[in-house]
Amino acid sequence: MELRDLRALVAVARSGSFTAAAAELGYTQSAVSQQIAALEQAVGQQLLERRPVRPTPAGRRLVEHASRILLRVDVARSELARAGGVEGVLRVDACPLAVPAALAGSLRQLRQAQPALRVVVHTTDAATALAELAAGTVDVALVDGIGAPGNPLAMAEAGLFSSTALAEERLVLVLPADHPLAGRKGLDLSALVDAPWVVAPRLAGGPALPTPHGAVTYEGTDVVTLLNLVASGHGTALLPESVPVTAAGVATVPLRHPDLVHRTEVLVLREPGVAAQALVDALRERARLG
Amino acid sequence: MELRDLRALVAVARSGSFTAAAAELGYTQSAVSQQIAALEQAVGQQLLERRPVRPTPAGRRLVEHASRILLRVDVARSELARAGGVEGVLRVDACPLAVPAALAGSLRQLRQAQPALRVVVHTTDAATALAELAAGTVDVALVDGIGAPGNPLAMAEAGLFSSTALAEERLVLVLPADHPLAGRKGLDLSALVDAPWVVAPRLAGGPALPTPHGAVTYEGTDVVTLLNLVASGHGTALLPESVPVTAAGVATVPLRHPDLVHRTEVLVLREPGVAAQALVDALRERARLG
DNA sequence: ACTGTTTACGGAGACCGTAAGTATC
DNA sequence: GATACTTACGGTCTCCGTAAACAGT
Repeated sequence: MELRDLRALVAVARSGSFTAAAAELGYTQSAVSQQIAALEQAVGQQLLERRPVRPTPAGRRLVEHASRILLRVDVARSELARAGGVEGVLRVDACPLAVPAALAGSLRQLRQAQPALRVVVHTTDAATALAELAAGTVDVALVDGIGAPGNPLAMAEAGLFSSTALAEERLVLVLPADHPLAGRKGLDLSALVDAPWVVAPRLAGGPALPTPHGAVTYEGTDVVTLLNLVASGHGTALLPESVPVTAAGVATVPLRHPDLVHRTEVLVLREPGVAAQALVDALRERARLG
Repeated sequence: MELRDLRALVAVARSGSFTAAAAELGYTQSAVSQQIAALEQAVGQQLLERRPVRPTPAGRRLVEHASRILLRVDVARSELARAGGVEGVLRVDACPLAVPAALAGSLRQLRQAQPALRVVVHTTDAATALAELAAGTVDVALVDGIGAPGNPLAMAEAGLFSSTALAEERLVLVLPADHPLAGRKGLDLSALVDAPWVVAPRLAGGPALPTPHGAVTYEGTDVVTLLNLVASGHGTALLPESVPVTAAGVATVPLRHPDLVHRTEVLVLREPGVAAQALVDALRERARLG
């Protein structure tokens, strides 16, 4: 069981194809097939079903571990690689709902202090942001998710990154305007336990709950599209209260649930570069003020 | 950078010797030397200083990551290996201060339910207990440490193990009887910030604070010895209040610090065996009662 | 029939052990 | 000078690619 085999397993499980995984890793299909075979022999059980290619329960388990292992390997490499590197560009990944107005101001403040610094911002989902931060592709990740107040997001391993909380805000339920509960002043989740949901994993950040049954999944990152799905009756959605919800056909009701908030954090590698640290400091400063 | 190399690095860093690491890993010194050389070339910088053998800052960093990576590899292997295994023996690791009276009762209860079950209990330190739990050498680990109330111990990665809190209790400072502060009703840590400490890493569980300057380190697990060290003026110590402190020459003062408690947890692999789960259930039940 | 995974086989190269070399205590 | 790490070198075995066989769709 070596890292190379785990990489192959994860790639195959993600892509659902030996061929695609091989292309991604720079091997031939044959090599990947042999790596998987070796891994299955090493652990003494089948990890993938073929045709269609899909992980077995044991395979899922190992994929879960392997993903975290490989993430940490990337982090280790990035930390060692960036030692002594000079930085003329600051790359930032931000989740769509993790871009508070503070970001713009903090960036302006940062560029005034360091005019020569180039800044590149991308929006992605949290998983991608973590992977890119670990790989060293970006220097700062702004991620969000739903969790308990005061507790860090259970993103990846504790201690992999240095994380700073920027904001915690209440959640609102987004309902079709003609929904019977649309007029309420507040709702508990239990009132909607059997209702259909519109799940937007790339918008919601951390998956707070396992996907409810009968859910519509929206893979995009556009809030308006999500609202349209809600308005047309596909289900209800959950958003932080600061998102301006002004689409026709939807209503919002504050979520009454003491243990669930929307939380935004900024993540950097431990011992980040000076520019990355400066941005974190600026963001933290603004978070304290606002 | 493969797991084999990381194993070599960790073994050399721990033992401080290529020769000892090689013996431990089943290689020749030469092989380990080559593995380290390959690793240093891969990361592009020196990881160990030689004569004496000691990790460089970059090496320390990588050792930290590698330890967690290897721990998770062990966990993954154990989880996959135990699938379908039958268990006639339940092996338990317990830290010295994490053996509440409840353990004895829970074990009795367990053996009444499963008379054929053999139970083996060892006491170790937390790091060893985690490593053995990960390696599958033991089925249950009872660990303790100092942390914030209500929060899980920051032992290893979050989610590596399934953990259940058993107890949280206040801490007491143990002082020499003639210490000027020995008569107080309660003390804050700030009163002792510059005082000498007797640090007992194998008794204290998680290292709450970095080792203070001028500290005496006691590597054993015997409370009486620790108390004797305190009584003879080597410094102060911190213990959970349930430990009976009845040695001559020492005094105890409750610690007034809202964010520090002594916490005991029971850890098992996710999806533990039936016997391990039964013990966890029994312990949790008793914890709820008492 | 075609797409995609497995198996067969051969060559290049990684990896470890033996042994000689070298530096430090 | 002894201990301990490094380097040199050779053999073995792993590992990957090419190519053929095989299995679903």
